[in-house]
Amino acid sequence: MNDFIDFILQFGSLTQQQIDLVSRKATELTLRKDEYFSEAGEVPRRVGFILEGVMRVCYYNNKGEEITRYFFDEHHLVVEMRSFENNIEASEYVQAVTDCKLLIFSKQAWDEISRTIIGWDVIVQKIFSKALIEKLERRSPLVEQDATTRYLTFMEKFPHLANRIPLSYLASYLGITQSSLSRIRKNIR
Amino acid sequence: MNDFIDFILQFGSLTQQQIDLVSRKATELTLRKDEYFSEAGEVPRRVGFILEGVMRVCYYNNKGEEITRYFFDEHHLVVEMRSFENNIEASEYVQAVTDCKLLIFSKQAWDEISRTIIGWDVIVQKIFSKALIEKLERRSPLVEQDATTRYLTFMEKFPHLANRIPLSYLASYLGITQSSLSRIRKNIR
DNA sequence: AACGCTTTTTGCCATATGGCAAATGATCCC
DNA sequence: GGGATCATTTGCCATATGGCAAAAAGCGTT
Repeated sequence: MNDFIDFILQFGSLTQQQIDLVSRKATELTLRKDEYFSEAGEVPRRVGFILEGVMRVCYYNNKGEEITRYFFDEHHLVVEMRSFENNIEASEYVQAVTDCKLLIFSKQAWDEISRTIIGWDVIVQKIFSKALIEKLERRSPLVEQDATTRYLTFMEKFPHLANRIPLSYLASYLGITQSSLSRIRKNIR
Repeated sequence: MNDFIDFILQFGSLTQQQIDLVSRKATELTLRKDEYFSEAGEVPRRVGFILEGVMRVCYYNNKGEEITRYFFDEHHLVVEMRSFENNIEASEYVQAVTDCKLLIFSKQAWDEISRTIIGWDVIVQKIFSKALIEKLERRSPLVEQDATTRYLTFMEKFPHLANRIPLSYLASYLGITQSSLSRIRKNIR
């Protein structure tokens, strides 16, 4: 829980009373590897904060291939905010890549926090703006570089993620096939 | 000017007095094709709103190739907001693709509006969140599809842009070479 | 119409990546 | 330990895209 509070306090300040409220509204959730946190086609019902583990956000493209859009690890929020806020169906699903421990807020709890704590929405807004910028910065190199560079860039930026992610997921994230990625790794050695 | 006010009012409401203030702070700027609106390595000094024309946001990758990240046309804001707000150097530059007419706000004017109009920051925040989401949605397909599909998707989504953009810019946006794009177009015919 | 300039297309060949299936390696469970 | 299962690597060949330079097309100016 403290991890989450620390995370929030980076973006704005809260009184002790407000911190207590937020704490009371959170529950813990454990997910086993491969379990889903949210499904495509459903309206997201909760916000998650990763305490332990790695998750990924994916979807199926029009060829029926599963594409990994993002990986998230400890101390990141996982939710498709636009769907969550507007009560619309998500186009992506979120899955545990490793066993995970999450802090979660139901939509109801989240809304109550939002109504009770003046300034909460501004904090959340800041968090999501930052997250959006990071997503863009992660994905932009994927268009602009060749596959080997993409792989190296990923390894450089997220070395701690690499050994927790199956090769097939990483390949789909990098926009190449698993066998190509395997060959790229071979060439680098 | 009315175009800009209409644009703003989509994201929040303003009193007539506030509208007048915003109007007074704006000036017009004409750019000829190929002229720069802002340069990489400089701190952005102004916010632009495109009244007429097409602009592009670019940078040079580590191979020295010029990469087009985005195109913007009428009724879009052009500024690297994070650099603008934090007074840091931009990594991208903004160039007129066609002759352009812009509405611009100096940093000074923008700050004054921000101080004077309660709620302005929230409106701006909304505009930029939306813009970020759109940027992501534009760039994601560029990783996940083959070059022909990327081209077709672009043509479908931005048919009005296509005929105002030189092929070389579009190719760099799509992440392929100009000759490849030319061949793709040939195959489609 | 003729010229110079820029943009786009094309040819030729090199390289990168994909598709598929089999082989190998890793892991888990009994 | 042995076998089932899943993850990764590899071989073989097909296809897509790149690199480079020349040709062709488009465009404005005179």
